[in-house]
Amino acid sequence: MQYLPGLADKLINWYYINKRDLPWRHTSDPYKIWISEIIMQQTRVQQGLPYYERFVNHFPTVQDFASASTDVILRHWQGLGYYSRARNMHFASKQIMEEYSGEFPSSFIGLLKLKGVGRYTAAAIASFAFGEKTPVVDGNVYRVLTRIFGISDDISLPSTLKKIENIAEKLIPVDNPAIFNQAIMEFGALFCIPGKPDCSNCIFNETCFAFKNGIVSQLPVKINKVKIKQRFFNYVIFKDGNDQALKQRFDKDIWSGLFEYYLVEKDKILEPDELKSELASHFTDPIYFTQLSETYIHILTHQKILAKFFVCNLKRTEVENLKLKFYSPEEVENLAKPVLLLKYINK
DNA sequence: AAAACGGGGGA
DNA sequence: TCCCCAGTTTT
Repeated sequence: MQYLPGLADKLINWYYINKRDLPWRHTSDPYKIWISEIIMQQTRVQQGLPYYERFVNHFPTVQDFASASTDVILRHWQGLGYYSRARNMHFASKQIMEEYSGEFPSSFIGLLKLKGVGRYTAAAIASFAFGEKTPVVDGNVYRVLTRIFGISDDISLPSTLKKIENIAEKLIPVDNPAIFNQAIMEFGALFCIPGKPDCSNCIFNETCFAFKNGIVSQLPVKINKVKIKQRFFNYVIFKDGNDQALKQRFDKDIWSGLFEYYLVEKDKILEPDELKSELASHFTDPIYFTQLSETYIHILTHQKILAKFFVCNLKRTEVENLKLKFYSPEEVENLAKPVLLLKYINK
């Protein structure tokens, strides 16, 4: 493997000319950089931007963050997905308060000990906030380096991460690791994009292995074998006046920590009579549905959820036996809920 | 090593 | 539809 001389300089020059103006690029506060990096995991900048603003405004310091409740943090995270990120962040903020006296660990190795901080995020914070020479490898870096160097290993393999990290390690300049890391990611995000990049105008088109060999569109190689499974959620909304009954999810499943209505998950969307039969054993009073929704289709990365909402009037005490709690409309608004429920509620 | 984990936007 | 996004944790 031969390393292109001047690659880092070209990348950095390109970056200074083409970079986006993003708020977390104006700070060296490890706390704010941490917030931005966790939010941006598996998330587009456009989607994450308003969440970043919200979090740094509501929780200006790691102390503020650690003092908040997980439920409040989840409520701010609502709609962003991968909710374990928010739960892990809360855990990590308490690690920082209790084990590091409120100061962020200032090295790659130290940062790795924080919950929710893996190799990418530790390298990002270590370089951006502390100037450590630790190469970041994210989806952008995979794409840029597999193309330039013609690496056709499956990028879902851990061994490939090591390989890419080793290359990046040799490229990253000792005098400017942070800008190099920003630059290579920005280059992947804006220029060396998935699909059809504008290779004829690329600063590396003289040397890029993939371009010279006509395999740009085939790199990086990713074997994805995720099978989408269908699920059927029959939601029962127990109402008492304007109050609604909800319950918090804690399973090893999607939406852990979020609130939802009483869920009857079956292998299909039930007819009202079928759902009544399911519910009958829990109650002594007869069950009536006062309102039925359409069937909602909610797509996740590896699940397709069909959901229908059945509004039901029953005595409060009967419902509370099901470990549901009643909330006023204002309280419901302040609970973190899956987007699927928001779609129904806002209709 | 493989699976699980959300939601959105672009092509 | 399919792809994939400033990835990490759990199994």
